[in-house]
Amino acid sequence: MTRAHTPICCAGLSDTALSVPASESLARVFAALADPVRLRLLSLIATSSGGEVCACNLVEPLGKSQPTVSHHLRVLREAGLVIAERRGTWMWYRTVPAGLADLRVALA
Amino acid sequence: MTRAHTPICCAGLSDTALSVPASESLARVFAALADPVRLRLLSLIATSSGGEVCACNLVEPLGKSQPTVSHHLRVLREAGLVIAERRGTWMWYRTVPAGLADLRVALA
DNA sequence: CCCATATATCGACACACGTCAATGTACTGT
DNA sequence: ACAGTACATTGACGTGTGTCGATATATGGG
Repeated sequence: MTRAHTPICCAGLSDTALSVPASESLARVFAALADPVRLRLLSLIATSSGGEVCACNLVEPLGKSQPTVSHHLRVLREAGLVIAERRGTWMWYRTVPAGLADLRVALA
Repeated sequence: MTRAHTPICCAGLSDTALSVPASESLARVFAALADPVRLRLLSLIATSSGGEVCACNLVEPLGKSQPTVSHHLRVLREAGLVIAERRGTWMWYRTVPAGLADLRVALA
């Protein structure tokens, strides 16, 4: 449609645009980053000395309840941005460099 | 809290983590990308020949109503990812390279 | 075994978000 | 002026999401 009677508009659209499935999976990852608490969480994990943090150290600096922090960590995990490892009673989290790298590529 | 009787946990947190205000503004931009329709919209604009697209060319390929597309374009505009320019009856959209560049930097 | 601690899950609530039909606004040509 | 087109805004609806309290599931110690 559109195809107005004065066709000044209607320029060329490339066919190399993002596919629908690709846009949906990309959007899921960006949605994981679309929350200030999760961004601070990711930042705390990424900048920690040793590259990994115990979850018990993440509750207090965020100022959120323990279930809320656990929920956000789950979202980051399911987005492939962090991974968790049990070590005794504690859960240690570290970032997944490839996850963030894929996003940087998508933004080009 | 936490400071358990067996202090195996509690590693060092860096103080270079993201501030609360910074996380909030960053999250707003990522939220603009956290939608498949907006990602395809941005992709259509970015990959168009000439670097700019008339809004009339964006409604049909997205398969959404005109008000919905207009709404998404507004979100992208307010996030600083695209800018619009009136040219007669039509609105021409193009991406803001610095906006995407800032995100790539934040993901490092 | 039982208890304490660490983390995850559940249920519920308020709020934000994507979508569309209807309407409004801006511009063009006749 | 008028009619038609392009785009934006409004209002409403359903759905998703962040948050917390309460509860469940580990894990380790005595």
